[in-house]
Amino acid sequence: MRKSTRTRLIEAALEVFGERGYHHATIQQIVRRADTNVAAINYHFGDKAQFYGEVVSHALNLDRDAERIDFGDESPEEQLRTFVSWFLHHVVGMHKPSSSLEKIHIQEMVNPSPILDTLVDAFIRPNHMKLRAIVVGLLPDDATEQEIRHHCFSVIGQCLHYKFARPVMDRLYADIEFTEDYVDALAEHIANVSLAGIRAAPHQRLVAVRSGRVHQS
Amino acid sequence: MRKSTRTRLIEAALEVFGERGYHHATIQQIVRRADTNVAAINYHFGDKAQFYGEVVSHALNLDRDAERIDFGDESPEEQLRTFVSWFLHHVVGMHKPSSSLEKIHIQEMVNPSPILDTLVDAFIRPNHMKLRAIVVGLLPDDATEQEIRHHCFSVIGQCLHYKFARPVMDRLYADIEFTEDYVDALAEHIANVSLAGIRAAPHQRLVAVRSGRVHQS
DNA sequence: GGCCATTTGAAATATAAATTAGAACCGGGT
DNA sequence: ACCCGGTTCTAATTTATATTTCAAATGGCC
Repeated sequence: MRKSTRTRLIEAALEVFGERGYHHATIQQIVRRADTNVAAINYHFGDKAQFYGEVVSHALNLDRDAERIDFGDESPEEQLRTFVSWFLHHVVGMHKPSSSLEKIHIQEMVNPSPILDTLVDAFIRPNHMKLRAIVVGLLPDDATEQEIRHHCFSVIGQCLHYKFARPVMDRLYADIEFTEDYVDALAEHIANVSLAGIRAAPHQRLVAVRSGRVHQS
Repeated sequence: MRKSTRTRLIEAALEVFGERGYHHATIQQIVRRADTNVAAINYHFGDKAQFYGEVVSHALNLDRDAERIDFGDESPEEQLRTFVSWFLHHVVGMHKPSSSLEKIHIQEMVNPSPILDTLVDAFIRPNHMKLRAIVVGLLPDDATEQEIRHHCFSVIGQCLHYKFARPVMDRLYADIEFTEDYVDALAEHIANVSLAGIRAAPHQRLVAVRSGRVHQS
């Protein structure tokens, strides 16, 4: 049996909002994908803004239920590799049921709507904290708050670049293709760089103080 | 004496297009900032699209004339530090006369317009190649094409993150302030991580082949 | 069959911006 | 002083896109 219109709308909207963001997504696109008509949204949800709210909280629930990323008893290093791979696949993955929340997260970064506050609290911060815990586990105990943050941002920044810079990358290098395997290789690269950076940090601090210049230890 | 309307328009547009991108920038905003009226644009430039073209090529000329980033006889390592600092300041710097091209470059990444091809050829690719040359100088001779690219993207990705993720960062940590000094510190961090990543790469390759796992050398 | 929730298509409304027309302005030249 | 070209201005027009509403139609259920 066919899913209810309401459900189809939410599912379609999840995709469309993820692809185009709140402002650029049009009701037309959503209802076409849900195979119904424009009036349906106003009937079921009032208006576009309320609808978006419902869609996001639906996605948040989905996420709560979904298999949470779980590290078992991996070493911090393995945890970082797992995290990067997970994040990168969600971010650049072209497979449809990739985390809708990741997509919306990215859209909200570029083009924040009032929902961003909710999203940060319910989704982004928890994930950030997960990464942060891993990074803390890898850094020496005397690492500063700033170092911790910056390493987190380095990890995320490297990943997101493959989302944001795609139009430019395609023009710089015509031969890039984001297959599953290639994304795995990317994830490995990013984890390697990040781990090297994290390990190097304290050494550099010591050497820098002595010589005023940074050397590889 | 007051600059010509034409000139004021181009200069105002440089800012506005840099802040909001081609699509979101409105003629209103531009002419208000140039202290003239909407009809001026059509009188001087025909329509918005042609106008944007003129603005971008004006910016490209500006850039050609501007003090090009120059490395003198720095070591590759110093060159990377210089490059990162230069790029990051342009990207997150709030000082007005920061490279308008950087701003437009970023806008075009998020929201490509037909001008992106021109921009890549005349601006982005040259800069990318400059970074690439530095990275090649740092990597061992047998580095693969992919490694080179990925290290470049890691550098740029880390920098751009501080542009794109600002709305989220501000919510995660209320106390971040992008002063000149802080940006310097960020640049140092990014350069450190990148250099560590670049240096670690070949070692990891060797070790990985032997043991199937990556260790710090 | 009649009722209610739902669905529909078409029209109305909003909004927002780009574009244009024509009047006004201004400074230089006669 | 006046005319004239190029320029600037105001106000209207056009274009375009999207959201919202309305009244009619549908279809399952009692």
